[in-house]
Amino acid sequence: MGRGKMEIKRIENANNRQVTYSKRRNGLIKKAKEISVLCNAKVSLIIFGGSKKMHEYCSPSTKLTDILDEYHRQCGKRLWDAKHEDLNSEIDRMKKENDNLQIKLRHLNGQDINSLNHKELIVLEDILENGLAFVRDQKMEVINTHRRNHKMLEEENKELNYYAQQLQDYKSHHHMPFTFRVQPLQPNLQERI
Amino acid sequence: MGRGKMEIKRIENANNRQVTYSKRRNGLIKKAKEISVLCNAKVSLIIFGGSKKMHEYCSPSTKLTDILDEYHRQCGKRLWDAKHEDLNSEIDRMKKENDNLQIKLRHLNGQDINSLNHKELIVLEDILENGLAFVRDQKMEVINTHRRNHKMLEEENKELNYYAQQLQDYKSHHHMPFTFRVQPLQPNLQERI
DNA sequence: AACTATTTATAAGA
DNA sequence: TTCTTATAAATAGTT
Repeated sequence: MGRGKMEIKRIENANNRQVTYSKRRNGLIKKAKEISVLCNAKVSLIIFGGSKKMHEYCSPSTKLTDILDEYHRQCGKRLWDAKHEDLNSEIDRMKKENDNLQIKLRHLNGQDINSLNHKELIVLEDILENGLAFVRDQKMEVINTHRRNHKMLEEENKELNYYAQQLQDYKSHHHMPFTFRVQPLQPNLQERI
Repeated sequence: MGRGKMEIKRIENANNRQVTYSKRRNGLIKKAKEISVLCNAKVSLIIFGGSKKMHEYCSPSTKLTDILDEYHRQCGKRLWDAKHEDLNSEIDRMKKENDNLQIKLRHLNGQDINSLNHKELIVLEDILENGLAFVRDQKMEVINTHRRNHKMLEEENKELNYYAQQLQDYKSHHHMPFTFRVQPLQPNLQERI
């Protein structure tokens, strides 16, 4: 396009080549912009000329990484390093494990158990009964511990009351240069359960 | 270019857009080829249109990875770091979720419940009782279904035996040109639970 | 998918 | 580089 037909082959004159490169690069980027606007296309264009300086175009509101992700998905060609792959497979692995746990959890909650057979239901029942036994034991444990604490506090309280009484008695027979109060211990036990 | 000046803005008519996309995509790829040949340039061009099908051009004897490596070197934009960052945070998120599920699961199994308080134990107990009720219901359901099947098979069996007997009777009074056996149905019901 | 009137891109020259 | 311009190429609308 221009003055005379051009053959598409390497331009040997370095100067001409550079000029043509510069012009055509601009043209290419312009066209890339146009198609992305006109047709709502996602375009990534990266160009290196002889000067090694890079030029780039990427359609607006698109990230090169997104385009490369999509590229990866469609071609399956390996573009990124092993680390990236590892992270992806790690995520897949965890997702699977997560799903598994979710299913187990739902089963233990009695959900989605229609498809289970008799044997599986018995296993599930055993687990639940076993868990329930442990939980009830622990509940008793907590209650007993609490009872013990309560008892200890009561005894402590009794003792303190005794000292308080003694002090009172002492005060009623002697002159005291100052006064102080003994506050018997009375925590709200209910809160501590 | 064509019949009338075009404004560079999104083509609203989906059909026209697709046609224009197709034409311009070819044009763009052709120009990319030309610049890479004429000017000895390295070009990577990736295009996605509305159909999500990808088209690509990469200058000959060049690999996309090489171009991206060079891109990396020149822009300094850490193309993958952001991606890695995302993947890592995704992994962290899943790990947390996973741990949570594991803990819940262990609690439902009656493990690691020493640190739970009375209220939490009651909630846990409720869940277990509820789950157990569902599982037991389902177990009964399975057993009942099985009983029904069993009964049906028994009746079928009775019927078949009746026919077999009739056949026997018939055979004892008439000449039969050939013999055949009637095998009464007797499945192993235990297996079907 | 082919045609064609126009617009656009650009090679060469200044 | 940039501008100019003759010409090749691309392509929008049509068939």
